[in-house]
Amino acid sequence: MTKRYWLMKSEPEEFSIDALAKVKVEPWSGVRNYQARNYMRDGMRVGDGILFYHSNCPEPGVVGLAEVASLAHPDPTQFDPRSDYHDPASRPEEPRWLLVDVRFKRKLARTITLDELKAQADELGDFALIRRGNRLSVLPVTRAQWDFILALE
DNA sequence: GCCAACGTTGGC
DNA sequence: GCCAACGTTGGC
Repeated sequence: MTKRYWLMKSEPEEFSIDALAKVKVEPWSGVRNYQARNYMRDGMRVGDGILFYHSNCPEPGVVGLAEVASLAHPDPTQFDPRSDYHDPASRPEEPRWLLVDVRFKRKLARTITLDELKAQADELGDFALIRRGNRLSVLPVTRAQWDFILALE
């Protein structure tokens, strides 16, 4: 089966690439967007490549590599009333939100910044990350984009 | 099913 | 902290 590639955003103040390096595997809780959920549920398979992206920070960009470590399964935080991600409308017998486990691979030698990626828009082709107004936190990356971005490292 | 109001994301 | 973009909610 062909390996697929993804980009996943995280705010470094919430959960950084260094935090992932420390714990090794992290359940990617808190995704509350249907399109992002559908990518995890319908698209992701164990072993797929992940570009780890820092958002909402001084230098937004790709900072590391990870891989999909599990198929999608229910996100327990949706049922936890004390969690920021609690969703009272979701029922355990029919969970609305899913997550995958994400395994650390390596940190990049440097940050491939959003600015750089925007500057290379022609070479990257259609890429959800640099589309105007993009807010998706989980998005697909083509093999060509993956190779191109890593060649910038 | 439309759409105004509202909430969130995320770059700057 | 501002605000553009966009998703969701809920009244009608």
